[in-house]
Amino acid sequence: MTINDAGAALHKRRTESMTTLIRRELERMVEHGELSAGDRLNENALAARLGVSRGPIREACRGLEQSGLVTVIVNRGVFIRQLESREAAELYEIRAVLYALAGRILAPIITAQQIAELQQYIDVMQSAVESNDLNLFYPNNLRFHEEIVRFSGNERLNSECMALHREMHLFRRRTLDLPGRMQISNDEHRAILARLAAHEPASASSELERHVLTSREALFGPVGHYPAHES
Amino acid sequence: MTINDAGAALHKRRTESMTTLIRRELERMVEHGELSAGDRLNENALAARLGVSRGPIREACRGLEQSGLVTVIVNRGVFIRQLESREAAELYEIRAVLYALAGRILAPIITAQQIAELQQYIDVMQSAVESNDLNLFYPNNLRFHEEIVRFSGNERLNSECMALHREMHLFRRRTLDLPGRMQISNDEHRAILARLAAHEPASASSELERHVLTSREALFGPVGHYPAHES
DNA sequence: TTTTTGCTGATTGTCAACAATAATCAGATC
DNA sequence: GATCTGATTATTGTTGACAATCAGCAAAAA
Repeated sequence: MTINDAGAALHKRRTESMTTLIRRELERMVEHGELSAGDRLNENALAARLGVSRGPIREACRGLEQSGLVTVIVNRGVFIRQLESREAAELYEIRAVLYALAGRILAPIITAQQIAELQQYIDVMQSAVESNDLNLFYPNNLRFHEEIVRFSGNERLNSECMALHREMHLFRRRTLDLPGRMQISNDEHRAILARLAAHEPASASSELERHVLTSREALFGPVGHYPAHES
Repeated sequence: MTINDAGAALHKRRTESMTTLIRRELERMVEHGELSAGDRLNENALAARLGVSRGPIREACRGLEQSGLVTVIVNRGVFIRQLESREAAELYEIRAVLYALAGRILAPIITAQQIAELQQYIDVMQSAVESNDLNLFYPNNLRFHEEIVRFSGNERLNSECMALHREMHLFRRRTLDLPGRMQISNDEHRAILARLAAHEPASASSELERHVLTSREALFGPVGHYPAHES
């Protein structure tokens, strides 16, 4: 055993808890559709599957509860949360103003390099539109939005938007599925980028807000209007 | 034992977990200043004090971690989170647009009764200003804002604003402490209510946003400007 | 005196066992 | 067959024990 080997072995301490690793894995599974709204998380089964005890599973689930990804019902179990239409409608409204804020902060300070990067996403999305490839469009759409928020420099806004996005996975209906929706969406991306590149905070802000609200309106109607509670 | 007594005894089942009760108690302690930023939560001491085992304490802390109220450092413990200036500045920006959204939704639909209720808070705050009583001003200030968001009808916006408010307790500096600040704040409350009562969504929205951002600017400067990271 | 090393105790992370609760199943009754 | 009742099983909530890690302190070395 060399000195480097000894160093590696000595450093094999707990740098992340099982709880954290499990929480992240469950988040990933929600994002990737391996867990769907309404699914039940069985502590015993998960513990057996991951080769750990139930304690860290429970701890991870209490974290996910506060993230809004699961619903914990006492004595009955943990369920992947089902986002009702009303909740989704409310979330869209919040997302709209948060993205608008990102645009408002970014527009005065956006760099030529950032503009070029965002343009690349738009170009990829355009080819996805032309080949009708939602699997190509979707990740680039997401990255386009994420980059705008990241460029704004408000880190909390970034994490908030990502959490809201993760939560939107719990809602069943999607607007990009609608016919022609990808093209409309990408046209809107172009308008957003044009306003950002022109360093116009107010119009960049309102283009971004409108972009999100267009989706909301397609599903639920105008701001302030909430679908009835589902049974 | 009468039939009512038997019913009560039979219903003495677990309707809320210790985990939930503990989490709420810790949240209350943060809100009431009984726990301050940087304080360490000792699992054993808390468990002894509350007469429970460490398991539910740990679970509660994992929830609070995701709420942003505590920082969990592996193998070292749980600390009430310290909100740095930069983080607070970012939070103010987000709060501003969320309150603005509430105003925009509420202005077209606000009722005379709601207006009267909000006016009552303003009146109480005015007497608090005149007797220089921050302890009277502060809760009414909070309720004024909470009511606006609640009246908007967007429940998620309501819970989001409350969570952000709770998180602001982790930041040490306050603007209402500044001389003359209460009077300025209440003047702004009046302007907000006037715009809401006039059913003007755009100006109600911008009065609310400005109200929050005035505090931010007093502490950190204009939107998009972030204080340097503290050591 | 200052710095380094080693030990001890405190605390955290995980595990397995027990108690409580809800869901499911089987049998009885209508 | 449909409904009700009681028993059983599965699962969740909590507890206490053990292992791992870190912080603090005392002693040794420079």
